[in-house]
Amino acid sequence: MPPADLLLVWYDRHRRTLPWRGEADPYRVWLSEVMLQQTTVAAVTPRYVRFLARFPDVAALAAAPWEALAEEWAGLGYYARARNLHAAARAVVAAGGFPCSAAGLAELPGIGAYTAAAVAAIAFGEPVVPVDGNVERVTARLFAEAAPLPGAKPRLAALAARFMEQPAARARPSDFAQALFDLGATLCTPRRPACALCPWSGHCAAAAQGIQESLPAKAAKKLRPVRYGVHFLLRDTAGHMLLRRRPPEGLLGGMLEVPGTPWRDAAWTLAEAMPFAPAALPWRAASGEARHGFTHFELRMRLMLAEVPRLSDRAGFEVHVAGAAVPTAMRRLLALAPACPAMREAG
DNA sequence: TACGCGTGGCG
DNA sequence: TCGCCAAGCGT
Repeated sequence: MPPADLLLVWYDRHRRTLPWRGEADPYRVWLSEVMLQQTTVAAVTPRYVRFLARFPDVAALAAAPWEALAEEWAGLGYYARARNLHAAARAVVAAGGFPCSAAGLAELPGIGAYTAAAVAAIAFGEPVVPVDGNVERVTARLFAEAAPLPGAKPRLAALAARFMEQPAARARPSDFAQALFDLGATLCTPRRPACALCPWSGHCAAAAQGIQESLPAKAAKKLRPVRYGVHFLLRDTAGHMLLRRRPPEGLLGGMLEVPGTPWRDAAWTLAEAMPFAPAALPWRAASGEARHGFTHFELRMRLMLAEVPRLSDRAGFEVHVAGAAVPTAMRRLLALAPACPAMREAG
């Protein structure tokens, strides 16, 4: 078992400065952990700061309408996180505060085993080891665990949990967790790990065998199918556009989109797509195609354009200004449109 | 267990 | 250009 104190000494010298680092407020720790789920530090940092300025505490978040949260989360991806964040904030306010144990935290929506352990360790000092991708990689290498992910997850979690058997780790659960994150992020990286700088290199079975770059092993991935859609952008001379809100669950759930066809495996002919237009108008095709890669398929969208003098509200649609907060897939689609009519006249 | 669920950066 | 990857969760 690698000594916890070696890692903590390294951490005390090399810890990164991050907006949420050193924070023990459970709201802020929770928010940072949710934002960081499958999302890079670089992407999260500005969004975390902006989010806190808008929703400074759990009461503010709980009181906010969904539309405000959707706007704030637009572009960050995995929108179920935002929906669960909202529901959890309301549960926390109703309960009078955050649960202060990993077990209690794990009952909140959007908080799984990892996030529960991370918040419990960082905000409440509970002696638990949060096991994320970093910790899995570090652990797989330390013990030269050859079994591929995701099957090896339980085994790696059990190995990682044993770090907490050491008094040095139990004395500083928050720092120990974040030290593991930093080790995985800066030295024990997926490619070309910097073993020469690693405080645990002398205790690493993979380094001893020279197999660190091939661990952790991963199961083969499936290929991503292509899907197609045609969308209809209706604008007015004031620069407004007609959007609609997607159903509350599923892909891009609760987020704004440009109206259009469903996304299917075969490309659409214009005649097939036209019944999905929000109005009978002289639609013209924008040039080009927007591509966007989702986790499990690649989307190729074409854009049709039409203008009316003035957009008004109607059932099932919403009028928004140009520049409205939309998911990235929609932002790329909208980029196919030339400048709005009013801008054209002005320019 | 395996899949659905976003996005941006990097080699 | 493209596959891989990032502080996962819910079903």
